Amino acid sequence: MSSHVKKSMSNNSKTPKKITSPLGSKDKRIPTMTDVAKLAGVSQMTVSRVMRKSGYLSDDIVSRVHDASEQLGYVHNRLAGGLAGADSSLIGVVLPNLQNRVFSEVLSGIVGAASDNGVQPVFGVSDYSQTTESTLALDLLAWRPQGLILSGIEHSKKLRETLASSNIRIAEIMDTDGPPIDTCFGFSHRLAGKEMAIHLLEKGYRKFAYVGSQHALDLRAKKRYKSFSKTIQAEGAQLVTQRITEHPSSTLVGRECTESILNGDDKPEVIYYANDDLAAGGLMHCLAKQITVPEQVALAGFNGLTFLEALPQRITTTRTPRFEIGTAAARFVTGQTTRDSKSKKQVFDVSIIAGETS
Amino acid sequence: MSSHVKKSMSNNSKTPKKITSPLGSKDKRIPTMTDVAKLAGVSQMTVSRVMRKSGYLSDDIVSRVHDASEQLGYVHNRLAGGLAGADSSLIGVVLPNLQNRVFSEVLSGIVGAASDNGVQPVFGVSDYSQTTESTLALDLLAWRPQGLILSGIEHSKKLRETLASSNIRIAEIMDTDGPPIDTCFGFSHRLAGKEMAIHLLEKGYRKFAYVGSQHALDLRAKKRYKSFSKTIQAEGAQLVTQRITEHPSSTLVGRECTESILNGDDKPEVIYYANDDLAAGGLMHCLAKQITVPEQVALAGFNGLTFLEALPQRITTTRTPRFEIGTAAARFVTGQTTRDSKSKKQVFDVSIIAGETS
DNA sequence: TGTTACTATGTTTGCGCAAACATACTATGG
DNA sequence: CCATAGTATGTTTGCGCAAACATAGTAACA
Repeated sequence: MSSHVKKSMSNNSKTPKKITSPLGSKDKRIPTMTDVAKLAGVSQMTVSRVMRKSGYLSDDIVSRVHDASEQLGYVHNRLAGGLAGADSSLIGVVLPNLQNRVFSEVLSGIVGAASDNGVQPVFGVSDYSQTTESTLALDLLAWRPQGLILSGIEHSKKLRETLASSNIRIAEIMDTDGPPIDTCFGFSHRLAGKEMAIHLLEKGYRKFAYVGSQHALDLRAKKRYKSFSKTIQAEGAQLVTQRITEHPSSTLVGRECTESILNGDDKPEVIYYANDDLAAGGLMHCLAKQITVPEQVALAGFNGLTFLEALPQRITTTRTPRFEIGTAAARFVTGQTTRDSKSKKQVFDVSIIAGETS
Repeated sequence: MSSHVKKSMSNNSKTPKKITSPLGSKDKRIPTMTDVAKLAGVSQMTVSRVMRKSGYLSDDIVSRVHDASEQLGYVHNRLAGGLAGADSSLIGVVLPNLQNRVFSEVLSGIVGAASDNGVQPVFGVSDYSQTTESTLALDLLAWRPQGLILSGIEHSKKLRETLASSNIRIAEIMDTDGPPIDTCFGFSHRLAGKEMAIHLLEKGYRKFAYVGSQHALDLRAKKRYKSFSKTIQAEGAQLVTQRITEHPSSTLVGRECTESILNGDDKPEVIYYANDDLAAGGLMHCLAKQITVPEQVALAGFNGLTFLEALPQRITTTRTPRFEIGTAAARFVTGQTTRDSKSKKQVFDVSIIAGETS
């Protein structure tokens, strides 16, 4: 009839709350602003002001409070502060993945911009699952963050609705192909796919192959793929073969898919990879098998990751501003930049890097 | 005479708090547990129990509360919960860097283990600065986290002292060469450097070179370097040359340093790199310049990053369990595992991967 | 049938802080 | 010399929740 859940144990304090010596002994009470205030001979409110550097403060008071605080080992309690005040100085961040360099660079940008503003990110990883993303994002809301950063513009209905009516700033990043909840920061993957198609068509290639991974999950790669193949077909060229695995992308997967394609019957003139990791794997395969690039087969990746610079040949790819997108999104949700009244989309430039593999 | 700081503006509520309709309209009051309780016809405390799945609850009540909560768009306020209760269900994480794959893998492990436990990580990046680390970690304490995860065992004196007397769990990760504040999870870099030295000595190499980066900051790389060079010297071999840049490590830097060494006078038989990125750069240089590896020069890296698997030659390296360390540390600070009364060090195995480059 | 143990709820209270609103003091100018 | 603006502090109050402590109903058993 009823759910049973473990009862929480009662605590074991022997004496009902007793103010003990400030430091050193165990079982000590954690000092509060009031303790600091008493020691410094000021009011609790003054301590609060000193901690937050807000309002008018004489130098004398400031140093007295700092001394007292130091002496007691006082640590500001932001939970209480957030409850009493309005702001929590937290932002929520949900990314699909961290293994992928792209997202750790984005996160780098976010963390950098946030900490410039004294704001800390609380963090979740969705593993490309909309359900997980939704759960995480909703959980993060419980911390009353100033804002939330999500990846992509596809989210569960419930999440979209909750966030839309939440009053906090929402930044959706890495994609602008669709309507954002609040403001999105990124670029058009459709355009990026199309541009690479045009670039390769202009080079004279007509027989294409595609290598991708996690297509069911990585909707942005899928968008590039679709507009890429549409564009080449519109020009009378064709996708002779493709390999799309459900594994997470990696150099190794790229290498294996490339080998499979080049051992197959439908030999392409050029392979378009969903990202640079896969493309680098392709190049490694060609190097190992003495296949000359781009003469025997040309290669193109996506993202412009810096490790490409060290490869024996520069891979043709699309440069994307990942760090900058992270920075802009964090600035936005922390209120360092204002909401653009005209546009809900902040579109960043992407550009083809014409490398030596095409 | 005195510090002036901008006064905060007063708010602009026209009517003194008025309960408006639950959803849809702007300027609405954010619903609280009491609102949910009224709608569900129960007490606030019962709502609290439902939210936290704690205590005894009848199925009827649970669904009524859920319905009411849904209807109002209620979002649990963890700030208040953390203040009233004991636990904050947050952990603090400070890492030196995110660009480095090593730390994003560690973070992956942390995030995974933490979210298994319903705990969210709050996050900071120290950029390898002890001062920044200290500031960040102390700031994170303001959120009353269950625990804190830091990198390495070298920290500012103040941070060590504060944390030691803080009662919360502290995990120091990636290094066990020294006394931890609480418990450390990692491996001995001294041993790792020594083992690679022995491995290479056994292969017969006698003339060594070293390539490193950010030596002043990356104390763990420095430890490997020191014990590596000590070990080879003890065997009568020598470090004929080295390149240590202050740049962050990257494949490109590795490539450049390798070129510089191989163009120099003191030609080594083998180059030991501070990490795999640098080593991969070295291999790239050799590939590009048709230098045969390991005949003309042997190479060894550190970490065992997965992207090595796709390179034309498997690089000799030391495999380190980064993800596992992150997982173990997160489990520890979230209380999923207990503090080991015997040992303050959880030492993980590292193992030499004998590749094709040595 | 009463006693006990369990199950399921409610009531009171205070966590630590910052907003809002005083208050008091100091310079400045007419 | 007083009004005024600016500067520097203090007092009261309540944010939203969960611990602690009731209380009341129900089942189990002698």
